Amino acid sequence: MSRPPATAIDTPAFSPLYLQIKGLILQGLQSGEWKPGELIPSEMELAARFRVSQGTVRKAIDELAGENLLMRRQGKGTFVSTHAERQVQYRFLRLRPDEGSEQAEGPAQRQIIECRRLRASAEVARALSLRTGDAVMHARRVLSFAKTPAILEDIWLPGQAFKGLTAERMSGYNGPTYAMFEEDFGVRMVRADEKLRAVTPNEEQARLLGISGCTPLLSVERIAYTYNDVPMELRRGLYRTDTHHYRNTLN
Amino acid sequence: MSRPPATAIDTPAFSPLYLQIKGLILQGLQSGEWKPGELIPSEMELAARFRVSQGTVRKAIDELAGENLLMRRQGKGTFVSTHAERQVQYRFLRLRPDEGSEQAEGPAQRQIIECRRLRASAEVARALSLRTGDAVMHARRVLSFAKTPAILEDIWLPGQAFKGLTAERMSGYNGPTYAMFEEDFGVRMVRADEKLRAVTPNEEQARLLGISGCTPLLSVERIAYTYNDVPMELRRGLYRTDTHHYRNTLN
DNA sequence: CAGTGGTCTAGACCACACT
DNA sequence: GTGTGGTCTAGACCACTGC
Repeated sequence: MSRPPATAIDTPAFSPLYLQIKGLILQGLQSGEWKPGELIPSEMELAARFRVSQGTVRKAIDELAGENLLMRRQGKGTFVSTHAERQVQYRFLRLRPDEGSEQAEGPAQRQIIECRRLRASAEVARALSLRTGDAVMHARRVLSFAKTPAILEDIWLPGQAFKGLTAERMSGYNGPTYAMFEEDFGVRMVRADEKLRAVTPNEEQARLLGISGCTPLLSVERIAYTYNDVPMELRRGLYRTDTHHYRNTLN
Repeated sequence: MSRPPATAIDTPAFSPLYLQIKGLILQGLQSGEWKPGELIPSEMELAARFRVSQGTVRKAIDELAGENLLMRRQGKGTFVSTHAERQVQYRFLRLRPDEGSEQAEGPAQRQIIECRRLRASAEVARALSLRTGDAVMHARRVLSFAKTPAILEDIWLPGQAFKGLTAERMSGYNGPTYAMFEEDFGVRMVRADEKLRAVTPNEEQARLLGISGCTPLLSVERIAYTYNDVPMELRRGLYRTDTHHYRNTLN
């Protein structure tokens, strides 16, 4: 493992060894060499493969674990993270029932309103780094907590990667939708950006959520990314916040 | 630095050396031995003081830096974090102007509506771990971006720690309010939890923000904590989200 | 130049899981 | 017991800052 040559002009471009190793491990994750839930080689093995010390591999894995791409388990090994794990299920869902109300974790019910292939609008195309008119999958659904509708969601996905997505699969899969994306399409969502706004629902939206039109809703626009900051999902959610709230922690 | 004795019953209670060191450094921060913005001793010095290797101190500092309690600067040293730093100013403010509109960072204007000492309601007391009726400071203010009112905020602070807070100081201080809290009261906010909801403003709220009563607003209830998870501020904000949005990143 | 944090190594030992 | 990740050490050298 050699350092990159220092260029004469300007660029510092100094990349420590452990970051190069981190990149190599990332490649293995992107390429599918190690799939979500699988065990990756031990630190010693990776150190031997890359011809560096265990400590250097360790630092690379530390960073990847910090970004939730890998999961370390003492005595067992290091695993590729997955949305299917019990412990981190619904990691991206910040809506929580208000205190006092006893409610189960995670959406108890998913009702798929529609799921079809269509052409990307300019807006959707921009969010997904596609061109206007490219094929995209679109789904609309209602998520309920304890039988009460709480979220109305529109989801857009790149048509190429998500060819074959059906309403049946979306409603039938038992577990987080992002876990289904891993299983069926080999797409792992790694990070997401959200923009929140308070909005007034239109008639159709109010009807689907079973509320009056004057209840304000929390609009959550999310772009989810796979490895390498490639956007793979646009999601527009309307959250009921009269019985629930959106929880956030600032560090 | 000795490990805690293993108790016969149950408790694993194994605490690695670097966590003990981290606790000792934290004590120095809480006690005010090193104040916000100041330089703490070098890794080698701390290693000598605590009779451990540099690597152990390094790991302790790594964690504290990861929690934004310390800031490392290569070649210079390790500093106690502060809300006064240019780079991390308004770290807890997630409201951003929508794209397209050119607006400056941070509130351009602060208008203090009121600032007085009063007795804690049951609700406020619970949030701040006080007893109902204890003295608290309360302030109400409007924050404007580019001369447009965007945030109406109510702030409650423990009366004991914030004795002497005045409207003049709140409006006159040039910089983040949390930086002023550090300077004047020695209270550093380290972490915060927020609960978000979409709400309809009442008449007074709409008037103060200069909007019509049917514009839904984003309600942000924040509890901010100092070292050791001690709650030191309750803040209720109403954010305009027709020209701005609340930005969040999910990992 | 000296002093700081940042990287890298090699080796020892500990805690944990499985067999 | 064996193999995994987790901790701790000691020493070397690199990159950055400021004198």
